Amino acid sequence: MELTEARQKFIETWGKLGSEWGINRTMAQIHALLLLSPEALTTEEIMESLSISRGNANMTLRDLMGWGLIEKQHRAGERKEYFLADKDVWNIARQVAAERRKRELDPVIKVLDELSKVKGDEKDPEFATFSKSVHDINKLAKNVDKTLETMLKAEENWFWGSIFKMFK
Amino acid sequence: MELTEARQKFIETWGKLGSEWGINRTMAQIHALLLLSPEALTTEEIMESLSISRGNANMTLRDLMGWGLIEKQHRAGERKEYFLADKDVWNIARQVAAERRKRELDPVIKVLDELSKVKGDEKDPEFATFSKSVHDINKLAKNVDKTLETMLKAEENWFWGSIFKMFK
DNA sequence: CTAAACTTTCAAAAAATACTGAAAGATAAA
DNA sequence: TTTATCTTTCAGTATTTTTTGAAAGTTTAG
Repeated sequence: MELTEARQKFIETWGKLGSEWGINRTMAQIHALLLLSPEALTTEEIMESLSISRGNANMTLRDLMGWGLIEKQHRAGERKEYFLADKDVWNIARQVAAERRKRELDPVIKVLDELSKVKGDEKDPEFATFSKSVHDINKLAKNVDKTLETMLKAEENWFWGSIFKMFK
Repeated sequence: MELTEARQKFIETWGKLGSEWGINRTMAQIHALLLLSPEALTTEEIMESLSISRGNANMTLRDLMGWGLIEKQHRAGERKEYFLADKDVWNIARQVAAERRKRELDPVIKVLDELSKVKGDEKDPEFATFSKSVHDINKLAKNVDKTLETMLKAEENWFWGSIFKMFK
């Protein structure tokens, strides 16, 4: 396979995976493109590369900065902005984990905590089943939360090392 | 909060979380409804509870069976089918992890392996960057894969016990 | 066999989501 | 101040995803 074709395949695959996980395709593709780019790119170059509109490119680049995955660069004597992706895959993983935790997991835990407080008659099967499901899911969510918290602070090698030792 | 209101909130929250993670809202909601139901429910009851059409209910129930999250029950002397959710949250987590691994992670790893084989000039920054990103992501993906594999075989208490010991 | 009870299918409609492009808004150099 | 360059916004459009509902299919009882 040619490098050009391979880069294309990478961008496409990343886009597909993203959309399966609730991340919009363009966002995943711009990120992929920047991951493959040694140099920072301009909005113009990104539009061109992926055949997308200026509006789409602009909004998505903004989003990617919001996820902490890319950064804006300025060059002396130039007005236009350049975008560069963090290439450290462990950083990327942590960044995504941190954001999804904050945006999605934390709110759910908040609701589950509320629902845990609902009182009722343990003899009522409807209540008993509700109670058990909420309680168990809450426990799972909190275990995931604690694990993420620790992962966010960890070094990559130490992290996987410990995991594989644990599961040896 | 009332039990009825709380059940509603649970179903709604589960639906929202699902859709943020690429799982269709109806699917997450039917699953939530069944998680709260002590008894197995008929298609009719599910349609009624969630105000959805027969077609939607039927297809989504089929999907949920495909994910291994619910099962069909038959009752002596009755024609209609009843649906029951597995209430064991650890089983659910493993089931979802197993399916997503099979459906999404495995195919991506296959592509990354292919892309890893692409040869080129290490002096070419385009190639070097491509090569590094593909290599690093592939490594991460394989670590996740191995970890999932082990998780799938593990008992809940042992699993979290080991995790928290490791991170103490 | 026929009818009743139930399930499945799928084309069409609706809803949700993503994208475009042109106009308005900034900023900086002339 | 004016002009040129670049960025942002957002109403309208397009695309994708989900849902509906009616018709066709299946199974069992009589």
